[in-house]
Amino acid sequence: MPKVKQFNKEKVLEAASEIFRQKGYNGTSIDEILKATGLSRSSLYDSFRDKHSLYLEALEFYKNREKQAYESVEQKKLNGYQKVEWLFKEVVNHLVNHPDDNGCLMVNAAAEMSKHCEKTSQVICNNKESVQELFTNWLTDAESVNAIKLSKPAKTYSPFLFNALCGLKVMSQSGASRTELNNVVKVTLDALV
Amino acid sequence: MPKVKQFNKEKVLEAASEIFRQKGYNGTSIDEILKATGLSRSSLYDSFRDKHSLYLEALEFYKNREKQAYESVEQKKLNGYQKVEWLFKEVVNHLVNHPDDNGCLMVNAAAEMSKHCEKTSQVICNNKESVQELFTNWLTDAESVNAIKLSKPAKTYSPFLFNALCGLKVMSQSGASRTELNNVVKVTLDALV
DNA sequence: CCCCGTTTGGAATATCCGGTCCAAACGCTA
DNA sequence: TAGCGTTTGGACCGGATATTCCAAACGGGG
Repeated sequence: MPKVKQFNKEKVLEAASEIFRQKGYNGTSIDEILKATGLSRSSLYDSFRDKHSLYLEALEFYKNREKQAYESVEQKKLNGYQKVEWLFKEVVNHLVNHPDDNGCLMVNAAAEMSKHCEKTSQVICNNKESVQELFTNWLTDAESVNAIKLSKPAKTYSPFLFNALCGLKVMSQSGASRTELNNVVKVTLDALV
Repeated sequence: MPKVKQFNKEKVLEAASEIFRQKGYNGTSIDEILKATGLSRSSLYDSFRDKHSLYLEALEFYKNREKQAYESVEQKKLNGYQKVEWLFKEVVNHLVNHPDDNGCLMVNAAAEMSKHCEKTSQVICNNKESVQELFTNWLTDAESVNAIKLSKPAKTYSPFLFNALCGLKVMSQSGASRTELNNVVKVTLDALV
């Protein structure tokens, strides 16, 4: 075997976050991780210390990838309100187009791990803050171009939007139809204007 | 030992749903269940078949208890809108007063199990339908007494409200403050008037 | 008051889990 | 091309897991 690592850390974290998302932390065995990532047992423990550390790295990876996806809207020529609209429709589309996917790793981790692991809790909290900040910026922009008129400060609405986003991910795990998810988005967006 | 059962099934399911809520299905061992419920190993397997069947019974128990709590508002002399308001404030109060609690068993089950167990999925879906129906009734009543004026049919709003409710339970697992939760409720309720 | 039927404690079991370890495989450097 | 250092496959380990099983404990019916 070579002197240089034979695996790509990005790919490994991608695969790890995927299997943790599907089966949770406690529901995923080391053997399953090895199969999913293609790693050998030695490499996993050598490069990631242990299962729990890998989980945290996978969480961080997932968080960054999601944030990157959310921020990709910045390249589009849209005002803040349209960005919010785009994000929600994107999420709903993804949820209904991948019905076998086990929801969102961030939400699943909040449910399974946040009260039992301080570090997990920090990643989750950090994610919440960062997405809410994105929302606040978008809403502020939307107000400044008169796309919407908020009756309260923009910062009041970002927890509301993040809350709705979390809700959607649970709803789709609870058998909600495309129609119901669309209704949620419609009423949520209407609450801004 | 006696000829008649020495444990109370209600109490057992109460304790079981509590520990499953705290630690999830995969995170809870039989030994922990025995300690939490006070059951002996034999009694558990004799009366509940196995861990998975006990989980399903605990889910069902939790669902009914929650529904009962929600419906307890019917005894108060409130119009439909005030009932929605009461429920949301009650939920937020519970969340902030029990910060060490691991959220909601229904939400946690949706995240951990819904895609891996058809029966779990059914209980969760059933819960969603039943709570949404409650919301629809309350909104219809609120409209009939002119407490609110909805721009769309009442049934459009019940997924929105259920979505917000699920969101709150995830938010509180994500380190949201009382203020943020209150903001969520405020904006959510404002979306109805 | 005795005995049958049920309950129950706990030993036993087979499987699975996360993690360690070592020797073989291999490539870079000199 | 030789050998050193790293990576890696896979055997191995101790402990935990869910479940089974049996004999002892016990109470109600006769």
